Amino acid sequence: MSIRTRFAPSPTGYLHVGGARTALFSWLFARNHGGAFILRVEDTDEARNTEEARQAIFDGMSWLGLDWDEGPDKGGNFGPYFQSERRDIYDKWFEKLAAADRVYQDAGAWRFRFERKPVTMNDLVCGEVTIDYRDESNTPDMVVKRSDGSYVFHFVNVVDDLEMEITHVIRGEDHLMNTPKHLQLIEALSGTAPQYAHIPLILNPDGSKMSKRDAGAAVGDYPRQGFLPGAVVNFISLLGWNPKTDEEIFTMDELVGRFSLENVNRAPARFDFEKCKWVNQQHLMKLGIEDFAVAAKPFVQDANLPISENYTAVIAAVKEKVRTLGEVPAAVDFLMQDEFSYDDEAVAKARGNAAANGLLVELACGFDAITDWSADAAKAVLSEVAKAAGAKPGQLMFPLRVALSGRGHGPDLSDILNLLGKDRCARRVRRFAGM
RNA sequence: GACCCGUUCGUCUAUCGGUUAGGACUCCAGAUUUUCAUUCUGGCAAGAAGGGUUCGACUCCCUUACGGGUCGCCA
Repeated sequence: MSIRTRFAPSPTGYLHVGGARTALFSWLFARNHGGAFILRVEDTDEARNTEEARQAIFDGMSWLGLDWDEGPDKGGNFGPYFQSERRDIYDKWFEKLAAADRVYQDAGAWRFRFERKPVTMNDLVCGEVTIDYRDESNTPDMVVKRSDGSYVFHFVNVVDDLEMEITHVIRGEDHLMNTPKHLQLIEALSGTAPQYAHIPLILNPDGSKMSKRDAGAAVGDYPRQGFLPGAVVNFISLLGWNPKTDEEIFTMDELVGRFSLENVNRAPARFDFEKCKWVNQQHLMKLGIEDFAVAAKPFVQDANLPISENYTAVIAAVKEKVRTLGEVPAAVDFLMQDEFSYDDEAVAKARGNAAANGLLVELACGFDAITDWSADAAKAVLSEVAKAAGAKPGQLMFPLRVALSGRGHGPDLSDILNLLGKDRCARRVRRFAGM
């Protein structure tokens, strides 16, 4: 029997990291076992569903690389994959419940009559959990069909998992208490229950529940900030799951090969955006220069920086120095245009060396005299100027860096000298000396 | 409130009765780079508390505390 998992979002909001990770674990589990991953849209709440949300969820999954084998835009033998189009199927299954005398009307709605007994589930992550349904106050009969004739989540969710022959339901821990309800429903429907795996929730850094507006919550924000999908997948996979190795950086294929539900934790994890950026940096560093340049281009263009013919060389100078592609424009602006700001702290530090500052004009003149410009030639001049004044070349390095870039951090000084060229270097040193 | 699940460095985690409790992010220091960063090396930092069980407990059991989840004609 081949494995079938599903992700069943309801289109009432954007895709957040918690949902994305649930989808990821389901996807990884299916891929790891050579099974099928199904996408089913649970749009039974007409009042709250929106097309924007549906699109955002699909876009988010596509961006993350979580492709589905069956579902909207894809088809499959168990469609339709929108619950709003499965009305007839639900009516049919509801009849089974009614025929078995397991439902009764209450204020116009239909309630499912629970069997009053202890119900035990064997969760793949949480282990054996028993809920005592003899305690009616804690487990009142639930509504399965509303007074307006529509069906509620519990019913359609169970029916569809049965209909679509889902073998493993991987979902958030917030559904743990729903599982015995679903098990009762499945039993009443004479169905075969899938295996359940409830994964712990993702919390904010302060331990509160992660929700909208929290940093890193919306998957849709990641592409805009310059994260690589593989990096985001890598990072969230490590929240609540561990690969049993000290390695932390993995490609999608490596994650697929290593994933297993046994290694999923039971405790909720907090979201550390700093580490997420670090993981992204690691993935960025694995990119080739060309790929990195292509990936960074939209960000450079959005910042209205001019793309010159030495674009790739400029970008290469900051590769491995940025954590996200979104940081690229601010890192290369001074290499692409003459307008850039000076960092007060860096300037103050550069000015702190009075001797070196006095040599700046001399250095600019030395640059002028170079006929065949190169970083080495420029450094040779810098060395001469410094030595002539009885100073160490190293003392001039930092002021020169600040004069050329306006900041204390940046690419290797040689890269800066090469990329800017003679005229710009001389001009900027003079400008800085006169400031 | 009731019912569930959980609790190892600040954070993500390893350990599945015997370890100097390991790794990573962050932070700090040193080395290297004639410059900042990178890189490298080193360092700071943890078993919620109290009882058991055991020759021996972070690992097993109980209690308490704390955190999270669920108690809808939302999903």
